[in-house]
Amino acid sequence: MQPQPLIQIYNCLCDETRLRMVHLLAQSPLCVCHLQDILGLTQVAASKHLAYLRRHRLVEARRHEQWMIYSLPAARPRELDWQLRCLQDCLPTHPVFRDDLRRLKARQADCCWVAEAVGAASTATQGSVKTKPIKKPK
Amino acid sequence: MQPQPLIQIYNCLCDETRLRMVHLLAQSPLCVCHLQDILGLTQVAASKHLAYLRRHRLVEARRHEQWMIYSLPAARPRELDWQLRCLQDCLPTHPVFRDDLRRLKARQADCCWVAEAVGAASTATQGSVKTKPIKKPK
DNA sequence: TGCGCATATCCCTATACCAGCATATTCTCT
DNA sequence: AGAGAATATGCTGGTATAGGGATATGCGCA
Repeated sequence: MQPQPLIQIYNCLCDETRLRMVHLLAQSPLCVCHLQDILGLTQVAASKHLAYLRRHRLVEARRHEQWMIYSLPAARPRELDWQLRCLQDCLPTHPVFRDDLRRLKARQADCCWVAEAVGAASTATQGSVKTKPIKKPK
Repeated sequence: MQPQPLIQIYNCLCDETRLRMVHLLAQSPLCVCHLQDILGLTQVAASKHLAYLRRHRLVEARRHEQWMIYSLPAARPRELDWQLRCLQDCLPTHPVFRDDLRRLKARQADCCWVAEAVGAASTATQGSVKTKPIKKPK
């Protein structure tokens, strides 16, 4: 959009929940139910924040069967790349984000994408999806 | 504060006025009246946004006679340095910010700090103030 | 076709913040 | 002490957004 891409990005990331979402999506594409699970959100909260991020072009979504898979866009503006590098450098030391990564890795066994991404250390580029996410964990 | 320094920074910079302020202060310390003038703000708007930035530790203020001089803090957290580098890289192409810099340079003649900073290309470290800012330009 | 799951949207309330107006505060100078 | 300049703070109305409950939509399966 017009009002300075950077400002849009800042508006997205100035909310802790959304920051955590982007941080996780920088590791791996994820479906809504996983984000909801890892971040401990209600379905509504997860969906709304993702809609917000999507509306501002920070994430993309594609449907896979009954699941919506969210991921960082393949082609990113320079502004966003700066932020991703910043997150990479600044967040790992903070407990909240460390724990998020721990929980993400714990899903490896349950979910093909997470396994792919975490295991293969692929940097969240959107590989084609091969199998299904876990059933929504309660 | 606690809630993740990065989030604080994002909250500060997600407002265009504050982003422009930080962008200018990255070039040179400035008094309120100069910021007000360059950005075309009311006195109240300038003061409030500066108070917000100050409350969140993105800027420091010191009094010099009757003027308050705002500047970036000498010791900056890594999070803030990332953003300053990002601004440096992403903003100059955008008209709004280019014009701000133009107006800043135009004040060179009128104001010792601007002259110092812009002229000597000192990077907004807080040198000791030697003379006065211009009388508030109308 | 009908059901269940995953996700999105609508409606409502509470909160944060911006902008402007009026007023208070802090200096400096006389 | 008094005046005036520079800056800060209180109050108010308006807007954006978070969060929750209920409901709607899209898709796969029996």
